[in-house]
Amino acid sequence: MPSKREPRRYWLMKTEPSEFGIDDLIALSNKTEPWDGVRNYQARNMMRDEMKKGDRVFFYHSNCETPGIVGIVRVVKEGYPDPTAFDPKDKHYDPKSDPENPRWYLVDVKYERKLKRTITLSDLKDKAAYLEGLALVRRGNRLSVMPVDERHWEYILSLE
DNA sequence: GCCAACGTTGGC
DNA sequence: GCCAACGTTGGC
Repeated sequence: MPSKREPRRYWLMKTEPSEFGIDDLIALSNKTEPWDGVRNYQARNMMRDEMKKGDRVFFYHSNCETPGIVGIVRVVKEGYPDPTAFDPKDKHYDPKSDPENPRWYLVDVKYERKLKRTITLSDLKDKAAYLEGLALVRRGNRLSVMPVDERHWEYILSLE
């Protein structure tokens, strides 16, 4: 009987290195971080419903000197309610998120590796012809969590 | 620091 | 349900 091949899923997540960059992730003893604080419904839906354990994620540095993909992380815990939404002292507190009916969800990601070099946003824009449909290079895109097609994933890694 | 693009809010 | 006002994102 042919074995059923698990669909491999790929994503990209943005973070500001001045807040939490890849070196901050590496410095953690378990190299694992709950991706809390996301307050966007599209991103929420992906973390809550679609991201699966083992999925791989491009780790993207935004709002910095050289925006780009700096590494790869892996989903190690699937969607669960974002506890920071319930904490009045937290920067991302949302009084409308009820623990009985949570509004915000997150996943945990674990460090896998750094890229040999940063694949910059500028690199990706130069290769736009090969990356048609990639949300990151669509005009005005502001999503902080987005899917990446397998063909785009492979192509981007070939630029490393 | 600027500002375009976008999501959310709230008055009506 | 419309849409103007507002706040945020994020490249430059």
